[in-house]
Amino acid sequence: MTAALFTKPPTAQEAVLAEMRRLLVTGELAPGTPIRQEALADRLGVSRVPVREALKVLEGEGHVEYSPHRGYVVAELSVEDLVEVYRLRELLEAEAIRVAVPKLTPTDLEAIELAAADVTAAGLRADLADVTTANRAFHFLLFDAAGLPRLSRTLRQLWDATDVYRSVYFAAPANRSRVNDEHDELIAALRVGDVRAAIAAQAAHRAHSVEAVSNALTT
Amino acid sequence: MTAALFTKPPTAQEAVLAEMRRLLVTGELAPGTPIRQEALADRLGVSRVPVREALKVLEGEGHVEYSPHRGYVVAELSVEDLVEVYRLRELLEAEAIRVAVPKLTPTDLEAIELAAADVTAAGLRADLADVTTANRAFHFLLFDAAGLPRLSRTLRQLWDATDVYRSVYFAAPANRSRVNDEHDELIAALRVGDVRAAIAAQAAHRAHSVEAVSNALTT
DNA sequence: AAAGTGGATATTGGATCCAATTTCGACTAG
DNA sequence: CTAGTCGAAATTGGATCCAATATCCACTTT
Repeated sequence: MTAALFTKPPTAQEAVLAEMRRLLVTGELAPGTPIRQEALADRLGVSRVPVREALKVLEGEGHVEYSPHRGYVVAELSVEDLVEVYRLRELLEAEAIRVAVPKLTPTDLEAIELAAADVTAAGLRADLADVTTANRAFHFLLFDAAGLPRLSRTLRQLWDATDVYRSVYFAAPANRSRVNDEHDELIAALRVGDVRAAIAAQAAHRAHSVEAVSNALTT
Repeated sequence: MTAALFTKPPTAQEAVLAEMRRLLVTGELAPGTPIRQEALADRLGVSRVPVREALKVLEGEGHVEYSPHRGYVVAELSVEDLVEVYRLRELLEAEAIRVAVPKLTPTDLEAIELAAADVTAAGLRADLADVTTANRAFHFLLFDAAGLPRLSRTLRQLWDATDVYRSVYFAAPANRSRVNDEHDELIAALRVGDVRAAIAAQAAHRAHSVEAVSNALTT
């Protein structure tokens, strides 16, 4: 029995999926553009088969839209969509926090604080990709602590849907520093087990980002 | 230009998907059983390719679980899962009703009443499949009236997840008649635009079915 | 007998090839 | 000049074939 020493060579449709996600959040695959399967396959050095399977996954997540015999196009995200996603997050994240907070162990809290530090560190390095992944890890440590897999899954879908815009949000240094303060506030509430304060902190956190992003969208 | 006169011959991976959904809700593909792609493909008279694409969709919806190089197995649904699904439905259906009720037009209401009549009719014929589809149509006429596509989509996923058990629920004639009463109560609330009453009716509706189904699961 | 090892078999992953459909442009008719 | 039609090219859908991995079983070793 050998331990997993190196990053396992994944099953390659996963590689395609990961790369396509990157293309989507960086905007290299811009909303509205049709996806040419063969071109994409060539670019990634694989055949069309794994590309098509990855597209089916992305379709399920709402990142691309599909019409039979017409193919896939990158989904557009309107301001209304954005607002809707954030409203659904409001409802579901509140539930996650209600359930999770009473269950939080000191170990959980420690992990969450470490994750917050990661966000800060990535922010100081101005590494946008790292900030977004660290930020996501931070929040989902809390959400997952609720122990409700279906809820976590749904929240992940909602976060995924607006990932494109989170990088935009974190591009502004002011936003990066504000996020740190908001994380600290949330952590303070978690430490004392104050559900209401935690929900409020998370709500304020969301409100700021949805405001910033929808401004960016409308202008 | 010819009008679409007959049910268009769909793109065949859709056919596979539809048939697999049927196999899942009827239990012919029972929870926990591994899915042999080739056997399934032979049975459906197609190659493995469309089967694999359909499986990716079902994986995204949580109906099957996937491990690289190990394949797909039909997902198990525990009582905890069931309770979680219903809790999420509670949160999201309440929101759908809050938004939809003030927007309901007389036309909407008429359609909803017709759908309720369909449920009753199918119930009298004791046609389980028709009852479940009519029941679903009834509820989603209301949910969709909210005009929130992402919410509708998420609710559909949650309903899909427990579709297996809804047929079980409707198998009992007592449940079928109770459902009709509950639908009438909901409609009465919709008619007078009473959001609170509508939410309450929907909640009672859910509570009865989750109770019946979880009893069936534990015994 | 228990545990580990090697290899045959079954199953999934991916590539290539062919069929079906759509798209787009040239051409014709009005 | 516009509308319509036909057909070639592009694109997706599906089938078949080969490769990679996992599973299972006989066999060896202690």
